[in-house]
Amino acid sequence: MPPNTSPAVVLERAAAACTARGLAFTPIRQRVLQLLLEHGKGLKAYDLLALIKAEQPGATPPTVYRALDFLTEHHLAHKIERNATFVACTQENHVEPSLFLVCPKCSAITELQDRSVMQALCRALAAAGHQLDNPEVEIGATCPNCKGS
Amino acid sequence: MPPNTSPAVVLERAAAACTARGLAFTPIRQRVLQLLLEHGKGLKAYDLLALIKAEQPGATPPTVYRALDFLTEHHLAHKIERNATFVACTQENHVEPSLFLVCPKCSAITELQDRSVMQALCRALAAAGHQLDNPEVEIGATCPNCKGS
DNA sequence: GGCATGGATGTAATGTTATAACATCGCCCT
DNA sequence: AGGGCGATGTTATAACATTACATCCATGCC
Ligand SMILES: [Zn+2]
Ligand SMILES: [Zn+2]
Ligand SMILES: [Zn+2]
Ligand SMILES: [Zn+2]
Repeated sequence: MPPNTSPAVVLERAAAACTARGLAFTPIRQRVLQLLLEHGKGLKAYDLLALIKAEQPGATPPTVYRALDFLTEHHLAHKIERNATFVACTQENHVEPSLFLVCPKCSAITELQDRSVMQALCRALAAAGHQLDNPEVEIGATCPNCKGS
Repeated sequence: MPPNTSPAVVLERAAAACTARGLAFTPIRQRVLQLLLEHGKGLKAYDLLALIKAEQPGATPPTVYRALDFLTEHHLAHKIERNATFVACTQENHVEPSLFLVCPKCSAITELQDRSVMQALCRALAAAGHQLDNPEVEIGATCPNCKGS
């Protein structure tokens, strides 16, 4: 895992990925991803909206939800369901299933890929007659910073 | 696992558990759990509210949210975050972490306990410096019924 | 050029999910 | 009787998300 990849680099990669796939990486989408990256911790849609509004007073909920739809659809960002926040994807090229560790104390989010967990998971699912579908799994897990307290 | 334990039995067990723990299993709480059990598939808070309202016209959102808070707090029901539904707990005595398999097609929910998955999970978390906190893990997984389609 | 096409955005309204705040009731205890 | 306290009633509002339709603009085709 690249430790602390800078926002600028991730943005570059995202732009490249969009070009490669024939997707329009428009200013709004870019800006939303950038805000997510700069923030680091995951943002609520309406916080994002407030930030966008500061630069673009006409922005409304659809403005930001559309950008978020685009980003999540193409795995450039992810939605954390349990607290309705959005976070930039930290994987170089997100195709495999990810675990999202969500700290209940500080809401920090860590994206993690772990083969052995996914294997165990798939085995258990198969035993129950199910089949893994959504590659995004949220886990409540206290982060290193909050572990002591 | 008890196959298809009847609502009545689960209600009995819930009542007993509350008595044992000195908790008030009031009519509203009972009724909400019963509705969840009868429905089987998980209900939205406002659907539940509509059902309650039919018998008790004065019911309002807090009426049902309070009952749900109680039930989830004491593990008699669970909230499925990804689609904001609530489901009755199917475990005889829910203390260990559970996996919740949520079918993306039909929204059916299966509660599953699996030691090996949880072990793999805890190991991966520990390696990342985290610590499992929330014992409830949602997984998107196509259910046996929907697997063919 | 004229003009259909389709994706992206603007705009207004609304739908859905959840909580805050405060009043009241009923029960247990003294 | 009076106090404490958990449960409930009641009103309002906060927070999260979508629908629906108008407009714009780049692209490709006649
Ligand atoms: Zn990712
Ligand atoms: Zn933390
Ligand atoms: Zn359970
Ligand atoms: Zn299904």
